Amino acid sequence: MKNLFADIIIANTNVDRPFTYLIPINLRDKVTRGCPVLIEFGKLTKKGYIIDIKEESDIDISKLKYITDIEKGGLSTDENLLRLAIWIKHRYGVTFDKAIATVMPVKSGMKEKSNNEIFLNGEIEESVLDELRRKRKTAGIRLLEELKKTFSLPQSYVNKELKVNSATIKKMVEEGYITVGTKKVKSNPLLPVLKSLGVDKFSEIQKPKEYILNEEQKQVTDIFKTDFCTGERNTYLLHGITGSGKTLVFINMIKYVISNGLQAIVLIPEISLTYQTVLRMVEYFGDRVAIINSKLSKNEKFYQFDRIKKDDADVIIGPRSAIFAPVKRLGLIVIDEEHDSAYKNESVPTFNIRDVAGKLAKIAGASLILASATPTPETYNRAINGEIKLLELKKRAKNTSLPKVSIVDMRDELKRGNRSIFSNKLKTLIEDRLRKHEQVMLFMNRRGYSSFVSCRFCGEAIKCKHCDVTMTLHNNNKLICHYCGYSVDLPKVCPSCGSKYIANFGTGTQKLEVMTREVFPNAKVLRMDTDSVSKKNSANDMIRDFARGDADILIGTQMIVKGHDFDNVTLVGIMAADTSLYVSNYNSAQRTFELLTQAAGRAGRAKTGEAVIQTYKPENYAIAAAAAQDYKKYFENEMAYRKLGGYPPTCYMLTVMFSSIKEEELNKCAIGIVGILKSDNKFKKSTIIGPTDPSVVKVKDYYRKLVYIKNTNYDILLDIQKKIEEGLNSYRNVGAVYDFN
DNA sequence: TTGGCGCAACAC
DNA sequence: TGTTGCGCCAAA
Repeated sequence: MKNLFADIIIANTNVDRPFTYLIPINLRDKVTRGCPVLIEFGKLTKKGYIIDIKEESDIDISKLKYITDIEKGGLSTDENLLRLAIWIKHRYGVTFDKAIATVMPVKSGMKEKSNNEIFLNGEIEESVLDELRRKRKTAGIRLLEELKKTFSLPQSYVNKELKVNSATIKKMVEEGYITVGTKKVKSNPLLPVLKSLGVDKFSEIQKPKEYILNEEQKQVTDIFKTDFCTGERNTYLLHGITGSGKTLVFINMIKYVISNGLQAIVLIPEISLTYQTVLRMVEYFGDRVAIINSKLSKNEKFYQFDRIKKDDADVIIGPRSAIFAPVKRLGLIVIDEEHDSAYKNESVPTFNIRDVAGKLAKIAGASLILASATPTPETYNRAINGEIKLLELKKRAKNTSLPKVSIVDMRDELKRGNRSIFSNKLKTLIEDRLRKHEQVMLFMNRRGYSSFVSCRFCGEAIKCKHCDVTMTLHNNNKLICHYCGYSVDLPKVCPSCGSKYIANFGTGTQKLEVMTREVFPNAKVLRMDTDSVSKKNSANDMIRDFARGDADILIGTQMIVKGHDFDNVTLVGIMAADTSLYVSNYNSAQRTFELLTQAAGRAGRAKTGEAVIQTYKPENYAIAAAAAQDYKKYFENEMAYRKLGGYPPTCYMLTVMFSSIKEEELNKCAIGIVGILKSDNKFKKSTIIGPTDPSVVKVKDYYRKLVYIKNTNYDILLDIQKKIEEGLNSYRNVGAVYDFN
């Protein structure tokens, strides 16, 4: 018989290349690509993953060892995910081991969920019972009489409730009255998920509903269906204004995909995986839904993955990691709220799930839908270039109009002597809603909270001379630019207008709550932010309380603007719209536009509503466009800014974070490596910025330095990464992590 | 990543 | 001349 060889990646090592092993005869028909195995590696027994199986090998056969065994209880990846892992390795410059670990977020878990069950062997005659009574076998009688009623009973019940011990059971089995078997416990697959969201009763879930699409929604859905049935697999941007019913549209697309015998993965930002969303999906798809969420225990996650593997689900819903669910017949991936920053993986490899999903869709031959009211400039740009298909929803579903949005210039309020956190306009409108018994949401933008300095008089934030990026305030009262390292002392007066009303910006939600209670003493106020929802389920409780009308005003951060529809909310106040503008990052305007648009969109879901944006910077394009609810206008400005600054999507950007316990060696290394890169002719066309300080210089005793590298050619960035890795060999104590954008 | 080997410094 | 420590390399 010919030999079979397997190329294997060794787990938990830094050895980033495959090793060839022989496949023993008894494992031949058991091993597959992606299968976890145990092997002897040097003197160690290690776990590895088969990435290839072949009939020939260049390596001298006498050097090869046999695979020891298949890892018991391990989930193997399928062919698609393995190919995705290989792509991730190359695209993000990580080790094979790490790439495979990435596509296997759930590795192993619980044992088979089955309990012992005791069965009655046919009918029991009264004479048999009499015989037993004569022998005074009371325990046996108790058991048989109970079994006569139900035919089978779980052993745990028999032991604990009937107080029949296992010796008696054993005897009864020997005498042929009963059999002990196992019964698969058919627990409801969604119960653990619902529990994690704070619901115990499954009964709250209703029968699947039919929702009728409006004309516009139908048109958009039909485009997708036509493509899909002709075998065309595309990437689509589903761009719909807030309240246009994007969810309904993609649910119908999913239904269509399922009716074609295929499956769908729906990604949502973790924060919007609420009880409401889950209910909604279950309403449509019944228990053919698998739900992953971070609150599930390891076992519960495994259970969901296992269900998917056993083809027990058609729709998989979850955050980022749900993309790696082991589906067999993937037809569609949906990324809801495509713009959300939660889609960026924060640990290495720092991919954006959009890109990974795009690749997986190609590999698996599936379509991809990116849904958002405020798509990222990257995605919208692709739609405009015709790289992906644009599907637009321009009308609100419930026939309500978009909220009327007005901007209040807080500089004017200050000039008129109003130092309150509420502008006159917002105050008047809140009073009006309180009178009408309608509800109000106050959104406090806390992104970038208190880290920058701006002028309360002219609205200007202090920016770096060289970078057009807001400078960050450090404890030593210095302002530092995190892009180039330029630093100045905190000025006493505004550099633009000379006003002394210059301050560390930002007011917290607690302060807002106190002030709200002061100004509106008769209103019932509810505050929702990370502090007040520390308890596991109080977020859901609060949302339900507010939806029920238990409070008049809901105060909160990002949390309250995502995915919750409150029909009685007719006014949204946006406090401190500017804060997120001044995060020193090239996408701060994008974040601001997103947040404001989403927040304003919360108003008037059922009735016509109104939103008030309070800002010190009404002329900023992100704020102005959000107020005008004009995505295109925002997009054009944003692209102009990105082009000017040379930021994505006009080029690719690699952010390298060097870190070391030893500050001096770190500095030497960062400067040294930047020097090597700058003097290399191959990298002449790259823009190299830094080394500079990150917003937090020291984390867990490690000092950090940042270097930014920009190039229109992605491969050059990968070459640069290799070069940096080489360079790092001379600095033992310095490590680097890479973030590609 | 772990383990083994060789080399050099150091102790005896 | 034996012992220890560090750096480097191989692992199938």
